[in-house]
Formats: sequence, C-alpha cells, structure tokens
Amino acid sequence: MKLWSQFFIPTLKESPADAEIASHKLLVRAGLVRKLAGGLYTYMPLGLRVIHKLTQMCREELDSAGAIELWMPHVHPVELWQQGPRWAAAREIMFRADSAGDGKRGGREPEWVLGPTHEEIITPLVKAEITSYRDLPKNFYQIATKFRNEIRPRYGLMRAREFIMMDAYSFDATDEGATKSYHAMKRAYEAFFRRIGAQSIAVEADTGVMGGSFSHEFMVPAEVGDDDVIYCEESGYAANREKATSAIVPANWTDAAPGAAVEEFATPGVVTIAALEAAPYSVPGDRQFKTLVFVGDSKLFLVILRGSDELEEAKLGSLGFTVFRPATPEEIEPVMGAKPGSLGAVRGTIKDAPALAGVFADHAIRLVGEGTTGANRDGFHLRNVNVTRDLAITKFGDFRRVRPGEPDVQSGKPLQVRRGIEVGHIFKLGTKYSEKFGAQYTDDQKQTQLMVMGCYGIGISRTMQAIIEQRHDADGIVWPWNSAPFQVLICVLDPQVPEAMALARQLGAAAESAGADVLIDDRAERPGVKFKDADLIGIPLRLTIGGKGLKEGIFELKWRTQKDIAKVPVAEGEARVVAEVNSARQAAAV
RNA sequence: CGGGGUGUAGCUUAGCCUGGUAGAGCGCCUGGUUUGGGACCAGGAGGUCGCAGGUUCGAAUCCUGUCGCCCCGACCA
Repeated sequence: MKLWSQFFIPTLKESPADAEIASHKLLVRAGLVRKLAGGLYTYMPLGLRVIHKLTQMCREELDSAGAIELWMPHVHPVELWQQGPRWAAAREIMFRADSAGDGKRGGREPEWVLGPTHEEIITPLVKAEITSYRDLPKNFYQIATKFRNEIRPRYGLMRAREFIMMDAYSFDATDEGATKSYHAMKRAYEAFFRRIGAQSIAVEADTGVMGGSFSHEFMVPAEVGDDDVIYCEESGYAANREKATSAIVPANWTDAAPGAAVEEFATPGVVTIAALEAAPYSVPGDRQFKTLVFVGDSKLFLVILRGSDELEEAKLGSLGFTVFRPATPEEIEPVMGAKPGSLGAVRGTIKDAPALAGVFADHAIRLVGEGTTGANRDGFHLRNVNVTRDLAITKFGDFRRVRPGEPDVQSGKPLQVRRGIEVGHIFKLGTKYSEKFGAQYTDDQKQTQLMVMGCYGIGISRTMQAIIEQRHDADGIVWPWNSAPFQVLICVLDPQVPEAMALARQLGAAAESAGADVLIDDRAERPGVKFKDADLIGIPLRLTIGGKGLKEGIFELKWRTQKDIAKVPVAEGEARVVAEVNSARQAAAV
C-alpha cells in the first residue's frame, strides 16, 4: 500500500511540446517517464512499476516454457562482433564505449561496444560450456537494457536508443528440436501478450539481417505503428508486408501461348512505366514487364516484375546474396547495353548476359502473358514478348509487394491491411551463428554436430507504450488489470478526517489481501484535481471516500472502463472490494 | 544522411515579419476564502530569450555558424 503524498507521480495538465502521439503524451503526462535526450528516458517510479509488472509476467511465462534466466554484460569486446556474421550490417547502429579519460592513462583503449542484442555473446558462451547432446536443448534468456544508436528515435519509448528488452536464445541438437523450441516460445509469447492485456497478433515476418529460416513478429494493432500487417480474417493468415503473399496468380493459370513474333518499336524519351502507359503507346502497366537491376555480392542480377507491381526489396533476401543494392546507371549500361528505362530480359538482347548472376522473375509476370518490355537499346521497346518463349528467366519467385484486396492464398477472400507496432519477434536461426562461433556438440553416435539456434525478443518498454496506445481515452490511460502500476486507487477526498483515512487503510488492506496493489490518494488537493489525476494515470479500480458519503455510511466504487458509480455501504466494504478484486483477477487470468 | 520545422521561466506559449524596458497561463512560495470533476482573491520568487560570432548607437527580433529537439523520408534486429 502506497500513499500518493509519499510517492512521486508528477502529472502534467498539458502535453509536452515534443510529443506527437497519444501514448507518448500520456507516458509523460501521467508521470511514467521523463526524457533525458532523444530516445533516452528515465522510468519514473510509476512507470518502473509497470515495467516490473511486465518483466515479472514475461519471466513467469518463459520459465514455464522451460527457458532459463541469466544476465550477460552489456559492454562487449568488439572482437566478438567482428567474428560474428553481421558486423558489417550491425555496426552502424552500435554505440562504441571507451574511456572518457583525457588519454593520460597512455596506450590505446581497447575497443568496446554496447550490446544491441546478444547472439555474439551467448553463442561463444554455450560453445564453451556445452559439448554433449545430453545438455541440449537449452534456452537462455535475460531481461535487460539494449543499446541501439537509432538513426531516428521517435515517439517516446517506441523507438529508443536505450530500451528494455527480453532476449532469449535456444540451442537444440536437431533442426526438428529447434522447430519445437520455436513453437514453444511462440506459445509463451502468446500467453504473455494475452496476460498483460494487449491485443496482439503473430504475423509471418521477414528474417532481415538476423538471417535464419523463419520468423514471426508479434504486432499490437495501432495506427501509429511502423509496420503494415496484411491479413485475412477468414483464414487467419497474417504477415508483415515485407513477407506477405497473395493468390494473385490463380492455381489453375495457364500461360499464354506464343503469338505474334517479337517486334521492336521506337519509344524516344520513354523511360518509365507511366510514359509507356500514356498515348501514343497506351500500353497498360499490367501489360508491361519491369526490369530492375541489382548488385548482389558484386555481380549484377535482374528482377522482372509486372509493370504495375512494386518490388518488395526484402523478398530479394531469399536469393541468398549476403549483401545487395540497386545498381547504378554506370554499372548497368556496359552489361545491359542500354540505360535504365529501356531495359529488358528478352533472350539475345542483353549485351553481356554471362555477366549476370541471374534473372529472377516474379510469378505475377505470368499474368502478363505477352507484353512489352525494354529492348536494351536506348529509345526502343519490344512488343509481343511472351513469358515462356522470350524471357531468359533463371528462376521464378515471389518478389512483388502485395496490395490489399488481392485474394488470400487459403481462403481466396480479399486481403486487408492495418498498421501495427512490433512488440516481439521470434526467429528460427538455424546454424548461422553456431557455424561462425563453432558451437558444436557430440551426438550419441560420437559425431560432432552444429547446434541449431533460435532467438527471441520482446521489447518490454515499447510494449508498455503499445498498451497505452491501445488502451486510452480522452481522459487518460486505461490500464489492463495485470499491467497496471496499481490495481486499486483509493481517493480520499478529506484526508484530514481520521475516519476517512482509517477506512481507506482498511479497504486497502482488504484489496491487498485479495492480491491487488493499492495506492491511496491522500493529497490535500481538491476533489477535481484528484479525479482528473485518477483518470489520467488510469488505475483500473477506484474507490472514493468522501466526508459526505461517510456520513451516509457509504463509499463509491468505480471502474476506469465504466461510467457508472456504485455506492457501497461501509459495512459491506471489505467483502465487496475483495469480491471485485477477485473477479477482476479471474477475468485477467489466462 | 536528405527535406521541413523549432529552440523565450519547471511546463504550455506570446513577442520575431517591421530592432528600442521580455509578457501571459499553468505550476511553485506566503496569506486568506473555498472544497465531489484540473477553484478564487491578494502578494511573491523564477528568464544572460539554446550557444558562439557578426551587423547596429542599440539584437529575443536581422545575418553567419554551431548544438539540441520535433516531423517526413531513407534506415531499422
């Protein structure tokens, strides 16, 4: 039981000027956080209580899924990162940590970095400690601070330079075992997000720089989120836009039979899909082939899309290049024989075809059947280009960005899109890190094998803000029971009246005995101030004790989520409060 | 890193265009009246106008540089 007057909850009437979105404003107004600098926040006492609630529930769910908690350093020797598989990609967002001294200690400082995540630390540790299949599988986790020098921190805790994250790492003897561990974690995540009272959905996701074979993101639906989720209510399909696919090419689709011969025609100055759509050419975008040139591991490769489609660059990750980027016009011309805008992949028209690492075509170009594309000769295009007859395609794949309204693969119903905040991510990593760091074990046949890894993250501090974004109204935060900093707020309107405070303590003790955390507002403030603050900080259950009610022998009971106020006779007070707390706890239990 | 914006008291801000005593509301302190949805009255404290340089008799205001912050983009484990 805490007394407000002896705690510290600095609430604000006005929103800070630098906050843009509701949850960020409320975090500050309700006294949960204060900013030190961009992306760096102090967790104030009330905010820290929420963090503790979330970490405790996270810990419990992971423990019951068999994960084991440990704690790793956050200052890392840079050598470990240089040894790892993603130094080149990760170093840009990593903070360097060296001495702030004036150099008088002499010699060069060793290089240290602050940990953005811990694959590079846990894998060598497990390599050193585990050598037998008998010690596998193992899943280690920690709940700790992470450091990422984000290019653009924003929206308060949503994207911060320093944040609190649960990160877990599983090590299995076999690929099947790793898949099992992955699904166990997925279930633990689902239990966690249900329990904290956040509506979240697991969506298929791209593995990005992490690498690995498959991945799910956990998204809290919110307009201010950074990610687009493509989903189908009918089938339950949900995927990040980077990963999403649709049934735009029907399963029974037959490719167009070759028709008229390929014919070159002059298109002076036409270098865009749109220009070719316009008169006098009037070739619709979905009758054109779009040819994009990339550099993958220092060789050029082509990507062919429908003219009306957009490339989803993340999907090129499936091609297996370690790094890739769009090619420059200077790189393109010597190989293709033309500048961008007149490019195509018709057999025999590419100047130096052997120089290409491949021609990768999106499935949807089959819908074009026979269409128009660049002639690899500046100012000319080719028509009557048949997909099967004329294009020099190495491999078909899924490279286009899905659009809402396209049919879902399973149900055929139109796909929908909504924004979401990514609060968790799970990856089946495979052996990418165990190979690099030599994390091996001996199996029961005396054979040396690589461990198969998974890694898992939950942004705890971001989750706190995501809950607020999802659960607030015009007056303030509306905390779910389990995540609330306190579950019960007792507003004592006349704290100078001894009977009022005595009743507050009595009801508070009853609520505590039933398992609630209790805050008593004993400040010498006017009632209006107390009610406004109560709504702002959003404690689920409010008990109001006033001098007038006390004379009638009643106090008031109100839920933050409801408008109506119940008058409860003091004599029945303890029993009623216990009953309310119990039913709330049951409703919030998973 | 590119584009846009912004920096004035603990917070929200006016003043800047057109240079001439730095103003308000909230909050804070003292006293009084109030007391069920952010009270009222009186008095008071708090600002080298982000920082540095320049122009000028004179700069919060104009110019240059610099730093911080916010938004959009790029990026994003």
